[in-house]
Amino acid sequence: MLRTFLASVFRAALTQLVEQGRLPQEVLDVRIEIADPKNPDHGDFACNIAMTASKVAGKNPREFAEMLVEGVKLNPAIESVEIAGPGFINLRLNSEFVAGYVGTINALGQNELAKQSPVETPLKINVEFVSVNPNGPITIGSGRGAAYGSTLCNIFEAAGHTVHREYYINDGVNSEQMRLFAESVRALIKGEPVPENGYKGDYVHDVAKELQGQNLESAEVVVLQKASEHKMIEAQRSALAAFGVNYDTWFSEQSLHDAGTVAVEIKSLAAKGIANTDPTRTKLKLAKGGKIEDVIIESQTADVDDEGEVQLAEATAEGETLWLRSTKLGDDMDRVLLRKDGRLTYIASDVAYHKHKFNRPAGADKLITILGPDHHGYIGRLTAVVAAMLLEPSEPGEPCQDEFDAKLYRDENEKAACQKALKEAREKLEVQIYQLVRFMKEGKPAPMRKRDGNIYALIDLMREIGTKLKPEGTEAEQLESGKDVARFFYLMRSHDTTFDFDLDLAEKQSDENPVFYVQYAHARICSILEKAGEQGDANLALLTHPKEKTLIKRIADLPNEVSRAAEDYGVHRLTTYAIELARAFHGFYGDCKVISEDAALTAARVQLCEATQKALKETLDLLGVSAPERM
RNA sequence: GCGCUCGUAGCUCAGUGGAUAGAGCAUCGGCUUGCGGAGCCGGAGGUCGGAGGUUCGAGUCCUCUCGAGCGCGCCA
Repeated sequence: MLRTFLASVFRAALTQLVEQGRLPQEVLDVRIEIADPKNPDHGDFACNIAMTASKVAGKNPREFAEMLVEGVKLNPAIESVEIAGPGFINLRLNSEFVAGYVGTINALGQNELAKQSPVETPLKINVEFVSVNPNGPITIGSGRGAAYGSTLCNIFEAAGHTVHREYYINDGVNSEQMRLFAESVRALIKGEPVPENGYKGDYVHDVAKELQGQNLESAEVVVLQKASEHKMIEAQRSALAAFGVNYDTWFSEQSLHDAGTVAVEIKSLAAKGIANTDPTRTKLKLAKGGKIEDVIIESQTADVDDEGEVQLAEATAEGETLWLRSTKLGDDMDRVLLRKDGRLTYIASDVAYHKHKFNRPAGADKLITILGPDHHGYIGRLTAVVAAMLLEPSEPGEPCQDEFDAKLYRDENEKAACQKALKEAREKLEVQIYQLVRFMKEGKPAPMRKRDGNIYALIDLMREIGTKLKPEGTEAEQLESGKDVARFFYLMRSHDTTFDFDLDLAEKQSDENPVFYVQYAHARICSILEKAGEQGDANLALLTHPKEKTLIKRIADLPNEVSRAAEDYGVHRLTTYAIELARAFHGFYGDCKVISEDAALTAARVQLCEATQKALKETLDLLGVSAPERM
C-alpha cells in the first residue's frame, strides 16, 4: 500500500518530466521498484529508478535523480528526500501520513487487506496438486505438495485470480498397480496371504476390513478394485481435509474412459498425424544445452510381454502399437499411447484429461500442475501431450532443409504447426516441481517407512506432533495443532529447494518454535484488546514512535508480499513475512505500552494492535494455520 | 551421457541486478516491584563452492568447472 503509493508518486513525477519534454517517453516503461533501504538511517524506503532507467533516460543517474526529486518532494506525505551513493533516492515519510494508514487498514473488511494489490490481468487458473494413486495414504512426502498447492491457491485468489483446485484420481482400470492393490485386498478378505509384491500396510487391512461381508471375495477384479479405491480415496480426502486442504473437483481418470473421451481424442491425434502406428521409435540425442545432436529412428519389432484384454481395437489396426510422435513436440523420445495388446497407457488419458481441464474454471487460461521431486522427467512429456492436443493440421509444404528437421517432420508446414502448438502449450501448462523434504529426528534422517513397514502418513505426522504439543488436548485439538505446525514448517522454505524438516523442533512447545512465535503475537494482541475494552475514535497522529512506524510499514506490506508470491509462486514469502510481522509487533510491545494513563495514546495504540491482528490473521489464513486467541 | 534442483555463518535457511550479505537455532552477555518473559535488547561468528564474463554495480544474469540430491523406454 505504502509502496504502491510511492510508486505512483514517482510515476507522476516521471510523467510530468516526459510531458515537459525533458525525458523520452520510454522511461515510463521501466518498472518502478520501491525497496527497503539497507540501513534504516537512510530513510523509510528507497527507489533506484534513477539507476535502472538512466540508460533509457540518457542521463547519468545522479543528474536524473535530481530531476525526479524536484517533483517527488512536493508531495506532502514525504518528509524528506535524499540522493545517496550512485543514485539511490532515499525517502522518509511523514509519520502522520503513515499513521493514517492504520485507519485505512482497520476500515477494510475481513481478508481484504491481502487483496489490496491485485494483479493487472486476472487469470482463470486450474491448479492440480497431490494427486497420488488411490492405493495408499497421503504420505509426509506428498504433504509438502499439499501445503504448497493449497497455499498457492489461496495466494492466487488474494491476488485476484480465479482458481480451481483439482485432484486427479488415477483410477484407470488398466492400471497394473491398482489391479495388484485389489488382489491384495481380496487376499486379506479371504484370510489368505497377499500376493508377492502386493500391498501389505495397515491401510490395506483397513480397506479389507471395511469391505468384509460384502461378498466381494469372488467378485471380478474390476469391481473389487472400484470398491477398494473408493475406500482409499475417502481416507485420502479426510486426511487432506484435516490438513486444511479442500478441492473443488476430484476428477476420475476412469470417467474419461467410460465416456469414450479418451478414444475420441486418440483418434483425433491419429487424424492429425501426430500419432501413428509406424513400427519405429524416434529418439533425440541431446548435447549440452538441449541442442539436438542426432535423431535416431529405431525400428520397433520387439514384442510386449503383457497379456491384457484387447479394448479399443478400432483406433488402430489390431496388434499394432500406436505412438505419439512427441519428438515433434519437444520431447526427447516418442511415447506409447496404445500398447500392442490393446491397452491404453497413462499418457493416452492425459490427452483427454488436459482438454477437459480447460473447463475448470470455464475457459481456463492456465493449467498449473504441482508435482513431486521424482516427477520432473514428466514435464517434457506432459507439455508434448498438451501440444499434441492443441496442434492444428497443416497443409503439405516444402521439404525441410535441415538434416535433423527432415528426419523429424513431414515438411516445413508441419514443423511450423508443431512449434506453434508447443509454444502455446508452454504458455498454458505450467509444471511446478517441489523438492524433497528430509525428516530429521535427533539430528538423523528419519526413515519414510516406520519400523512395522508402514508408510509414514501425513495424518500420523499431524498426530505425532499434536500429541507432543498438546498432551492434555482432545484429539481434534491435537490434530489441529499438528496441522498448524506441519503446514508452517513445510511452507517455511522455498518449494524449489530441498530442506530438512526438524521434527524435534516441530514438537517443541517453546520459543524456539517459529510457529508459536507468530501465534503468540496474535494471542498477545487478543489479550491486550480484551483488557483495553472498547475504545472511541483515536487520533492516529500520536503514533510517532519509530517502532510504531516500523510496525505500520510492515503491516502495509502484506498486499505487496501477496502479489510478489503470486508472481513467482514463492509461497514461503508469507511464512517469512509472518515471522517479520510478529517480530515488528513484539518489538513495538517492548517499547510502547499500549494501555496507559494517556487515554488518547491508548486509543491510538489499540487501533494499531487491531491492524496488526488483522494482518497476522489474514497471513495465517492464507497459510492455512490457525490464529489462536489464547495459548 | 543428458536433464531438473541446489551449494550463503557451526546447523537449518532468507535474500526484487543496488549501499556495510540477513534471520532462526546453537553460543556469549544484558533486561522483571508494567498490558501474556512462548517476550525484548546487544556481542561474536562469512574468501556467498571455484574460475572467467556481462554491467556504473553480481550472492543474484551468462559460460565453464567442482560437489550434493533427484530423474531419464509399452510403470503411474
